[in-house]
Amino acid sequence: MATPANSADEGARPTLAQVAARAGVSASTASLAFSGAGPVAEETKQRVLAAARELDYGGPDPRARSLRTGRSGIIAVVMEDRIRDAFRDPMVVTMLDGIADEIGAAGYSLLLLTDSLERQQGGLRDAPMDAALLLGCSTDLDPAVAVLSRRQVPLIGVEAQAREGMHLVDVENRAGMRAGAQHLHDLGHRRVGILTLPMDRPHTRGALTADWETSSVAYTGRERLAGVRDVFPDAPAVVAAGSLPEEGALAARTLLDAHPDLTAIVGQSDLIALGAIQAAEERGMTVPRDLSVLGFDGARIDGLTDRRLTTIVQPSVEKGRTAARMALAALAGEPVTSVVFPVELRLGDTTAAPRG
Amino acid sequence: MATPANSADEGARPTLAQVAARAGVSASTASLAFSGAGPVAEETKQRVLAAARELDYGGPDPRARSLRTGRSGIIAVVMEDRIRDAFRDPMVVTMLDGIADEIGAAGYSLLLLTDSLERQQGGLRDAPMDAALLLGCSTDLDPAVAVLSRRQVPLIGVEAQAREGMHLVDVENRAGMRAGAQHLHDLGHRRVGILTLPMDRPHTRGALTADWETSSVAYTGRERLAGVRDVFPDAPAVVAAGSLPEEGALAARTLLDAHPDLTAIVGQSDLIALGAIQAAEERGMTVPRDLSVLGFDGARIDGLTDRRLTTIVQPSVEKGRTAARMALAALAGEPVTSVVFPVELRLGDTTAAPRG
DNA sequence: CTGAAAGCGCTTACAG
DNA sequence: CTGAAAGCGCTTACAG
Repeated sequence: MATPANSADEGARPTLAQVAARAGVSASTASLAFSGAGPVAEETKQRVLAAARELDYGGPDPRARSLRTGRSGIIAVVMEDRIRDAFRDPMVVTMLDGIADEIGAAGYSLLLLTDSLERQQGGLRDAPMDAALLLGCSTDLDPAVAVLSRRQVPLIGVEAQAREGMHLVDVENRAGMRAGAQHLHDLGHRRVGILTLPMDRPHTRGALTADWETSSVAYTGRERLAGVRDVFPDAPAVVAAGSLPEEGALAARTLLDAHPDLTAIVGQSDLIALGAIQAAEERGMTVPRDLSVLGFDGARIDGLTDRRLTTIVQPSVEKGRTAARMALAALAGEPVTSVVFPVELRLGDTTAAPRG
Repeated sequence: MATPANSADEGARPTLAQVAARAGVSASTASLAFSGAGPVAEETKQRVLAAARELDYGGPDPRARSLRTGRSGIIAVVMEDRIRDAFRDPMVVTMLDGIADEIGAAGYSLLLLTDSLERQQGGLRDAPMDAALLLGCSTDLDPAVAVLSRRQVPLIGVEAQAREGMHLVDVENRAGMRAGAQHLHDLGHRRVGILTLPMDRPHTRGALTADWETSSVAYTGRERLAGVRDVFPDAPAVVAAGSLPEEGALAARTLLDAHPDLTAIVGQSDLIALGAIQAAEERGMTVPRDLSVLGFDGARIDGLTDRRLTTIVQPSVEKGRTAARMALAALAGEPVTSVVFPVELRLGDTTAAPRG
């Protein structure tokens, strides 16, 4: 006993037991004083808190608590992409904001994960979590879903293929795109091209072939594609490598090179559509006079452009909030119902009747 | 025993002990088979893995492991702002990307936290974490630092006031801004205004008074301010409510209304500077002919503008990587040294000699 | 209102 | 190479 009896060893975190001992109460009582989960005399409670202060005790260790209670207080958000790419998508960011809001209010914290399983340790396989939200547009969630279901983590998929045991938050991707395409058709367009979201995991760029289309497991991209195809069955499509303006521009160049006679382009996201506008203007076309451009998302893209994009508006914050609430409900043992959010065509200044 | 002996109870996660029993080995051996932390005969290992598959065992429970090992595998990133606002800042996003890369490679996951301590439970106080990175520009980290030090979590501050027990990653905010201001001075500017980052927690907008300046604890903003003041001691400043173009524009309007004779504006971030350009153009000024504008960050702001902003470039990804590596080093018990990154003036097309 | 006891599911010395 | 034992730091019935 070289150290004074009334001070914790240097560097060693004090424990609840030490606090209890110092306060002259049992561990159970000390625990109750912190959690408030049971009746403790106010005076006793103050004694415990004082002892904690004296020992510089930072509160019950979350690791021990979580083993005991079976809860970690963590909800994971699983994304496909590199964080950097994901965060450049306003839809992801607003959704995340809705999620953080909702789970934060419930006392949970947000763990950011990618669905990569390459590494042996860490990530999906090992991170503590009480529930997981699998986020949008992922091209192949199956391995991640397998790992997490085995861990018995409640799963909420946002815009994901339906899967056994996974609750879903979806938006009317197909119907929304159909409405947008119909709007173009009503304006008189007949030669319409499509710029799609990534269709495979490596995010390959290029013209979408029939084979590629059939083999793709990219949920959102396929749904939105189907919506356009409901109106323009043979519309040519080029795949963008991401929901980014520069990718949209790249894909639009490919599309316009191959199909210079297009009078309208449908982008599967607003950022992609924005890139298409850039590409069109580069080659001297005026939007919407020479080319109509339609987006999807209704993103708030301040500073990006002064155009009002004609687009399909989806409630991204609400999507995030709902996904989070579904996770919380699942954790509370309440029944969880999958949800499909409606979308809405919003007319801007980027679509018009074709020339001539 | 109503359930078959060879199946786990419905809904109950199997444990390592059950797997071990089924494989006919001890729990210790089964643990080793999963962790690889000790020698296990290949055949034994396969038997354990087979048993795990049969019981649909998802691997050792992270909660128990983390109590036992004292590690949670989680590194927290603490931000001041709402997630939504933080993510709109390219500096935050790129830094986060560097952080995620580095800690992911080391098998750690990233927990996103705000430094709010309003709620009684959850967040900083209760979330499991092995280390925490406190992220930039925060106006008042003290309460968060207090809570986390008591928990004995190793702390890395990025652009934060030096504090007992916290390692620091900083950039040459003051020297960088001084160089930028000197550049303006060399061009002949004498009437220069400043648009600052938030100076208090509520993110109050408005002209920066001497009192306000003195009482502010916003580290980054104060440093950058000092840099400009080194060259232009009396430059008037207006505080923006965030590092966003619209906030920059708002602040610039206030600044230009009060000081219509300014020939140059220094924004404390690129996004703020961008807003200043917008505001200037709104009132018919041409940049840089009628007004020079200088930024800070060297952010990649694709799509936002086709201007090449004159700015102070800082290595944001590297900042994130370094902060992450420092956390990992601290966890490994290695010595940690604080770092200050140099910055560099990059000339663009938004600064020029004043007219006349 | 308080305390004694059990146990959450692992991993890690240690002995063999 | 394998097993028996201890214990990480809590919380929660339960008894008083």
